[in-house]
Amino acid sequence: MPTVSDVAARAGVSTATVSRALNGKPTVDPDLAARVRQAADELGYQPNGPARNLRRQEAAVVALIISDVENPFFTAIARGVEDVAHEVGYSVVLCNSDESAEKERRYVDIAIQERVAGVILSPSGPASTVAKLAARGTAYVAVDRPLPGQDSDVVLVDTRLAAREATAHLIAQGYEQVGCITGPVGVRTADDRLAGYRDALKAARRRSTPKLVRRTEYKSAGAHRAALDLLSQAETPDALLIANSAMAVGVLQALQERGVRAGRDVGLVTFDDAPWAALVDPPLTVVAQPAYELGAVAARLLLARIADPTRPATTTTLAARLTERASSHRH
Amino acid sequence: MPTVSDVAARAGVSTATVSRALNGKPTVDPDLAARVRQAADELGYQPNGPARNLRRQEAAVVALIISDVENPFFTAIARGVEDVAHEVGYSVVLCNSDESAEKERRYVDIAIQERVAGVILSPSGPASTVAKLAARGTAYVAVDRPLPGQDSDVVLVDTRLAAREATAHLIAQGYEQVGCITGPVGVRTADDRLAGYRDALKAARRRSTPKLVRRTEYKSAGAHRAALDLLSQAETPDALLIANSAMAVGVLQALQERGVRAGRDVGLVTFDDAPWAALVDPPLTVVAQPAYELGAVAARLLLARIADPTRPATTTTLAARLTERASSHRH
DNA sequence: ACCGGCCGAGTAATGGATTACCCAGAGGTC
DNA sequence: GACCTCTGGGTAATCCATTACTCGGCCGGT
Repeated sequence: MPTVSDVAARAGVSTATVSRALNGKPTVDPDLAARVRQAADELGYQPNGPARNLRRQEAAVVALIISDVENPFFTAIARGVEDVAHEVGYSVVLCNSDESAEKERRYVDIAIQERVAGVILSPSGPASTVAKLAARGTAYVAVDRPLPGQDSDVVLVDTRLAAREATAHLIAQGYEQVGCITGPVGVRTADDRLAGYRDALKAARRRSTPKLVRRTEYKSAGAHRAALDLLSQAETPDALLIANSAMAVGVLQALQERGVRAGRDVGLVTFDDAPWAALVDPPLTVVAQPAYELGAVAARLLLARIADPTRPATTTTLAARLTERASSHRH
Repeated sequence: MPTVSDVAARAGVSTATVSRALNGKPTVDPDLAARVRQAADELGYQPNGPARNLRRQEAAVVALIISDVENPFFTAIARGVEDVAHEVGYSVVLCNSDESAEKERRYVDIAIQERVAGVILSPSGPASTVAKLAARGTAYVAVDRPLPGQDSDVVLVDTRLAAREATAHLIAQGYEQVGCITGPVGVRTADDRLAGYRDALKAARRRSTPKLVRRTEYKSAGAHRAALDLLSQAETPDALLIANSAMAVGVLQALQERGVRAGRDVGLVTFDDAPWAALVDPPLTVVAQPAYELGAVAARLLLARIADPTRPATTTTLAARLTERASSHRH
């Protein structure tokens, strides 16, 4: 594996000049720079990243820690982050915390150890995990979920309001017993969606009852169980607000198994405009979240903070949009 | 940011002992080791990754370069790779080449520069991209798509056979004009699926005609255009083999727009058992690929190659399974 | 009591790129 | 012609963890 010294020898200059030439420093004679580049090409020289990062005390890499790679919402965020980061020469490495506080902690440690320039994460664990980042002075931005008690940049969706509007829409359509299936206690988006649901009930002077609410992991299987459970009660819901698209899959399966017709017997609104949402029977009314935008904004904030660590922390809240389709229209 | 020296000073030992203690080397007195660990904790010491990697000449990281993060098939592969790699203490960083040879080359360069222990990739670009890896002696494994001319470990799905069986199934169901929408020329899985489709036509003594075949990017939009195009011909297909689930979305949209009833007017089989495939109307017959397994096997091969670089290259081919649902059953 | 061997721990070399610092020489000024 | 300035480029220090090499001291054997 060739090193700067090899390139220097071949080009007949010093290692300092090689480094300066390859990094585009202006204080190098163009002829020499050309000779250096040619020598580097001929040798197939690739700089040693660890050596460079050791010296520079920072890598041109941002880590993106998301809570579920299999959730299209998070992969869309990843696209947004990537596009912005690449524009300015940063690489993005994607880490999947899988909703586990333990894995999240592990990836944060790795990010610190590797001296990445910054971290964007959708927190799965306690705020204390990122306290380490703050302590080290590593720039970070929270996306989708806030970090209570941490004074950091945050990019959120106004999910409580969206949940409220979605629920109000169901009520306006004439559904009487609107239920809600949301994510685990303590996951902020799940709490907020539930709160928005309750807001809407209250505004419509309906009583909210735990009998119509289920909380479970943000996955298909959990929602499937929850839906079966709801359907086996005496008092079954005639409409459901579902907190993400993976859960919608589980709910639709459950309805199918029980012979309950979605949209007719049970109105549905689900978070996330999955590409297939308009294709199921009936087409799903969804709360479309600006996931790509979320990632892009988070990346821009991170870059700004890397450039100026003393910047005051900001909170950006993007709006979600209700897309009405047949699953929430009473026949 | 504390270093080994700081820890050494606090524990009253040498840096060598600190390093040995923290890396669990057996030649350290247990009392000393405990003192070192305590000192490290108290200081919040995190080893400097670049320094460690520089010295070790390798990072305990494997890079996974996939062609599309938004495709569930690839994220399932990622899960498989992660689970296996984490078991043995390796971290996985995910890179999204987005089907671009250019981005793929860039990520391969980064992987080399960062001296990762190995690379797993679903090649989007020419085989020459990975030649660099071979030249440097970095271990790598191709997944989903082979690298022509490269003598490397490969993990594939027998996609040609699967396409043949799927097409044969459509023919057996009585469809007369079976068409095929597949990925771009030169992408091996796309070529193979087309070849399998032709194999089946030939076996059934049918003529295959370009009029029933469309090739486009492996995405929803491309397939949407292709389907509209097929439907506007004089001779329209009465069944379609679709090469992945994103494309299926585009096709289903096109059918909806044209008022063509999926499953009734046009039989459908699509690759990839997306979670929603059973929920659309009619439920989709799919070719289920063992994506998670693909990733897990690739990771195991990579680890084996890291451990023994002289290992002969192997090719593993996994079988796909046809899951029949209503979209391919003639009424 | 003496010696070889072994164990645990310290000293210092090592990895490779960057960059602070320094110097030679070109060009300009009085 | 002496002196100063400026610029391009070289020398060597630096980043920090790991590990080859070395050494003191303890144990057992004779």
